[in-house]
Amino acid sequence: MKKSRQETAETRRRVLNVAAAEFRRAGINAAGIADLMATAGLTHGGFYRHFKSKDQLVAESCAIAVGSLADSFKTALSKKGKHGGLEAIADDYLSKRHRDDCAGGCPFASLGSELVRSDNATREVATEGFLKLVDIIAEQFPRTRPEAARGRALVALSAMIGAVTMSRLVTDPELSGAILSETKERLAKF
Amino acid sequence: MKKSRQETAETRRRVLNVAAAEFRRAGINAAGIADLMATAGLTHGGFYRHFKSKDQLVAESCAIAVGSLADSFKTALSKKGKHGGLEAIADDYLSKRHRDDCAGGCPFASLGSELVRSDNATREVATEGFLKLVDIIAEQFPRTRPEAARGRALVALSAMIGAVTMSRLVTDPELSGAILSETKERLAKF
DNA sequence: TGTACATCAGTGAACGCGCGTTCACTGATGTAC
DNA sequence: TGTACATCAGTGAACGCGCGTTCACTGATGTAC
Repeated sequence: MKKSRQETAETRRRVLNVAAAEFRRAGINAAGIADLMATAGLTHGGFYRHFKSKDQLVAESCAIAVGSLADSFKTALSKKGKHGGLEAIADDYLSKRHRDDCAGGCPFASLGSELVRSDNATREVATEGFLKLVDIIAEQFPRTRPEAARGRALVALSAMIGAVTMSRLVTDPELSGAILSETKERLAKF
Repeated sequence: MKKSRQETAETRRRVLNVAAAEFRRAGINAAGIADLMATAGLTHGGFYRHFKSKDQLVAESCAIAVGSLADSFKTALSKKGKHGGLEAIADDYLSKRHRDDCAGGCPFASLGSELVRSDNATREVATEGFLKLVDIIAEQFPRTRPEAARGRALVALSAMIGAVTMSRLVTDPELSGAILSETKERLAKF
């Protein structure tokens, strides 16, 4: 049952996208290879034709997830009206829609403490992705010296990550919303 | 080999403290019952004399961890010189010592994304703990209306949690330090 | 262009392993008289 | 205070289960002539 090169590439892409979503939804540990492959419409045995280990899949799907987050930052920026750029990004990132959509959202918010314990390759991919996002945010402070803008971007991004994580953790919906809205308000004064 | 009530209570406390540290160090999933019990000087079978499940242990040890974090906030406040209260707390929380001490530090920073997926009892314990910390921070804004102070405290705490998480995740030591120091600096302007 | 053969994507059974949990048992502790 | 008995903290083997990974196999695809 060998597949054509094109089909093979499509399969790999499909597995990666499933993994990127399932890891963020259920957590890295809880998302098993067999489950992921089944969701992708395959049996588990074929997994190792595409990836040499689960760790490699984690690293690559982390890159995918950060990439689509960077895209959503850019989309938010393209739609911004009179707001500053950071406000446009924060409106999106700190929304209830993002809070309620682990699978499609920021991997740092949904997997932060699991990524800390991942292998070096994954953490390096994550670091690169984090810096890419920091750069996008830093560009939104055009009247600030570059180093200072980067510093502010570091703070803004990690604050947003912490806010979404905590808004998902707390059981009180009102508190959850307040964490998001207060952070949004504070970032507007940045 | 029944033990006296006092010994029993001490055993329970010992297991709880081991768990509170090991969960934060290795992650909830990776810290197994048998390992925890061995570290506490016992075999795994006796675990269920003290706790009805691993989930219950997670919830109780989360309370322990948050409690000791609240204590460290108070200790920092008692030592503050001319700084504001938030600065004293942030100096401690955003230190490299805290970053490098998962096992003895903030459970939200070390377990955030795992706690999001924990059972309701654990998330409720975590929520209560979060609010306790928020209250301590809110008291450091005496010239601010109570609701506004609470809002600022929500933002400050979740920003610190995000900062420590990200400072542990990134592979570049310089970047890691910058996340901590920039967040500290920004909170000083709160 | 047609044929023979090597390649390899995907299948599904099997592997070893560690997990949370259960259980029969032991023997010191606590209790009832 | 002393004795007989119930309790139960802790032991260690065993349970079922799901995990990541391996492997022999299948058969369509890609390649060499």
